[in-house]
Amino acid sequence: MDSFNARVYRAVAKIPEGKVATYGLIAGLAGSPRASRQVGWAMHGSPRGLRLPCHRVVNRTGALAPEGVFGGRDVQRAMLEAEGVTFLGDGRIDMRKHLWEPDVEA
DNA sequence: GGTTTGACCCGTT
DNA sequence: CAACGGGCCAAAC
Repeated sequence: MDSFNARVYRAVAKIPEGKVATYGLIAGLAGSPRASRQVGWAMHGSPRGLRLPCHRVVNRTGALAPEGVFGGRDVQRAMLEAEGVTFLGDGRIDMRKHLWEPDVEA
């Protein structure tokens, strides 16, 4: 699996609990920081067998994906809160604290 | 092999 | 401060 989306799956799977990564960040780990759109598309077409923490992947503003993807924004928010992620009053993630920083990633 | 799309990002109006 | 458009990249049709 040398496909770009394959690397996206692996990068997303590396996201530790209690943290969140932006599409742009995942795209960067995949090899193309500008292919942020591809990241989201890759997850939508990702194999159901894999349990990718797609709920930990959010856009740059910290806003969650549109409804209908996870079954509702509230669902995704609940999953993140259950992992220890804090949210702002606007319904956005506190990127300041939970933005994943891949420094010495394996 | 060309066209369309897509869970985005950034700048401008 | 909110809305609109253009740009990028990679996969599906």
